[in-house]
Amino acid sequence: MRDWVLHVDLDAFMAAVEILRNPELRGRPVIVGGNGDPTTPRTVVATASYEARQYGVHSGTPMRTAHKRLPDAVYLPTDLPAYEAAGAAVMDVLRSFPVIVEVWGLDEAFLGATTDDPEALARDIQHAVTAATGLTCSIGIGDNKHQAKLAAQFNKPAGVSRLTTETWQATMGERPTTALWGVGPRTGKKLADLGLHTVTQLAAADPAELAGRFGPTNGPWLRYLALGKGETTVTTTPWVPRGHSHETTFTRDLTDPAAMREHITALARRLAEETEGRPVTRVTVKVRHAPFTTHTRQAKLPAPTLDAATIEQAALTIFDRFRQDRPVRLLGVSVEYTQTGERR
DNA sequence: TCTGGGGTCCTAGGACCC
DNA sequence: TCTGGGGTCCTAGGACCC
Repeated sequence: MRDWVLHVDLDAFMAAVEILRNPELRGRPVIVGGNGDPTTPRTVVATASYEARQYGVHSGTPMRTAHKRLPDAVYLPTDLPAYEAAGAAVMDVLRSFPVIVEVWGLDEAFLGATTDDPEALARDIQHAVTAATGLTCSIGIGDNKHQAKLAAQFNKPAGVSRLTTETWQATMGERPTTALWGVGPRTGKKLADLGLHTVTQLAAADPAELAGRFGPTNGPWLRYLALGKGETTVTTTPWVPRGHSHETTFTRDLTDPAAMREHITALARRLAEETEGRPVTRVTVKVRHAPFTTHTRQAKLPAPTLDAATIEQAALTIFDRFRQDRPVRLLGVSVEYTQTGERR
C-alpha cells in the first residue's frame, strides 16, 4: 500500500449538466455561456460539449465566433445554481470512498488515497459518479497534485491515466513548457526567449538565471514544476476566500459618468451584502476602457468594516481617481477580507 | 479569438522609518 | 552635509487558472 494523489475532473461539466436536464440534447453540439444568445457581443463560451469542440469551439471562444462556426448548435445561458448543485452531488459521491477529498472549484477535486491499485479505485469512482449523477469524469493518478492534474487531461473524456515521478521524464520531457500546470503562454514565450522550449530544458536550467528573470519565488518554482514536483498534501479543510469581486462588461461602452457611478455603487452594495460577516480591509476598482486597456486603483480602509455605506463610499472615492473622459467597457469592484493570522 | 467573470499569488517601486 | 542600508507597508500591474 502506498499514497497517491488523484485528480477528478468532470467532463464538459456545464454542458453535461444541461444535457442531463434535457436528454434530447444528447449527441448535439451544446454551448453554455453568457445569456444564451450567441449574437450578444462581448460574451464568451463557458463550456462546450465534445460535439462542439470538434468545430473549434472551446471555453473562452467568443460567442459570436461560436455562432458563426455552429449556427445550429444549442446555446444556453449559464445557470450557476444548477452547476453548484450538480457539483456538490459529485463531491458527496467522492466522500463516500475511503479517501481525503479536497474540493477544487465547481467541477474538480483532488483525492488523497492509500491503495495498491489506484486504477481500480479510479474506475470504481467513475462508475459511482456516473451511477449517482449521470455525469462522467476523467481521473488522473500521480505522486502529487501537479502530476495528477496533468494526467487527468491525457485521456478525456472518461479516462484514467497515471503520471508519476518514474514516468515523468519519458512522458513530459519533450513537451513544451506550457504543458506544465502554471506555465501559460506569456511565461512560455519568455522561457523560449531564453532557449528553454521543452520541459527537459527547463528542468536543466540554471536556477539563478531563472530567479533573475522571473523573481526569487517564481524562477525556482518553474524549475520545480519541470522536474515534475508539486504539492503532495490533500486536505479536507475548507478554503477560506481571501476576497470577493464582481465585474460587468457592458454590451456597449458606457459614456455617462453618472451611470458609471451608479454601477460602481451597485457592485459595491452587492459585495457588502455578500461578506458573510467577514470585515473588508481593502477595496479595489477596475476600469477597462476601449479598446481593451485595464487599470485598477485600490485603497486600504482606515479600519476593517462590514458597513455597506462605507464600502460604497470607498469604491466611489477610488473610482473618482480615474480620468472620466473615456468610454468604459468594463467596471469592477473587489474587496479583500481580514486574513486569519493577519497582524493589524 | 474584438477578447466573461471570479479567483490566487507574485513582483516592483515608492514611501517611510530607524 | 550632497547622501547608507535594511525593513515594512502600500499600490498597480502581471500572470495564471477554472
